[in-house]
Amino acid sequence: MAMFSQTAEYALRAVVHLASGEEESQTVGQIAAGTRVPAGYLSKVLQSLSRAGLITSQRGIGGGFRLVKAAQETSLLEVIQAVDPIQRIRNCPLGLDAHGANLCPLHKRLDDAMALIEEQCRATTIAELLEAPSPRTKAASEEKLCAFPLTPAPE
Amino acid sequence: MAMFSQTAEYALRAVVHLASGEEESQTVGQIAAGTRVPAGYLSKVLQSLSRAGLITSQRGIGGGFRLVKAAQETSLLEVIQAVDPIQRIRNCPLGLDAHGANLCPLHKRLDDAMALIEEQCRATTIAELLEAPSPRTKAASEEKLCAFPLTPAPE
DNA sequence: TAGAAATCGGACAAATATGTCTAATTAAGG
DNA sequence: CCTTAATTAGACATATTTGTCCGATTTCTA
Repeated sequence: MAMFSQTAEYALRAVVHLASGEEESQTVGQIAAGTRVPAGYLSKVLQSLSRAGLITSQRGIGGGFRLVKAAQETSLLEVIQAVDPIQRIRNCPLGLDAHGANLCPLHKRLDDAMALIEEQCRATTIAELLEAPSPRTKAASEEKLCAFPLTPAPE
Repeated sequence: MAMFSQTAEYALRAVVHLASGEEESQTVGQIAAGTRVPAGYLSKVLQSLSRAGLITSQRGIGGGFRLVKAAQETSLLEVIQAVDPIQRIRNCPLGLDAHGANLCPLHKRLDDAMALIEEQCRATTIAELLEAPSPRTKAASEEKLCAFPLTPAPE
């Protein structure tokens, strides 16, 4: 069970990449190279983000995509909701309307779990993702290791 | 984003149904009717649960499926892992082997979220799901409202 | 105003998840 | 020993997600 869709994963990579880059504006090709997302598909994901108002696009020479808000003001949840919204369980999937808005214990638990995820994602900003890889390493503070400093390609 | 696959949902319904029924052993048809899961597909899901050792099957007249362990001793997680295992993120999906077991901050957060889910599911037993619909209602204690007391069909 | 660089939109293709059906096998009971 | 009721295994069908491609449009620059 993948828990996060490819589409959401790609959208998050793209936004992190945009937030980390020196360049204000980046083309699909640049973002694709920097995040290892298939360019054609990425293009669609970026369009979704654009329609949702998280990024803006500029056609033509010198164009590309850039963030609308600062990385500190954009949450993971916003990105996810823009491309592949988390579906909360609102009423019993079995159709037991016997208990109206009350869920079966099973679906109550499942929905609680989703609420947790939602909350975690709401509480995390893109800016928090621009630091070094892991809290476990101490040598990592030497150099900016993440927000995707990609070597050419793995094959 | 569905967060839990149909397959996992169906497996959980089936196990809850088995745990709640008076009958020890139930056929695919009975479980399908009691959970509103397509019988053909349910059959496969039950086979997965059987291979995983959570339920046993008996062919022929009087046969069917029954739980191996008591409902108090089976967790949501076991059921989910049996049919559609939660995939934790073990190494950076971008292929940044620069930081070995350390994840990018992005994937660290996503994996943390999945760890939360895993923990919730591990801590919840099937037995806990056999009670009345919601903690918010007080009138609900009158009668066993859940573990799926299905009326014929919604259409 | 022409050409180049970019997004936009939609058609199409491939992969995966979900669902259906049927023949084979097993077991109980007359 | 035959019939009936059940799982099992696999082929097939459909739906959804993911990925590719290309022509149309916009925009900058010379």
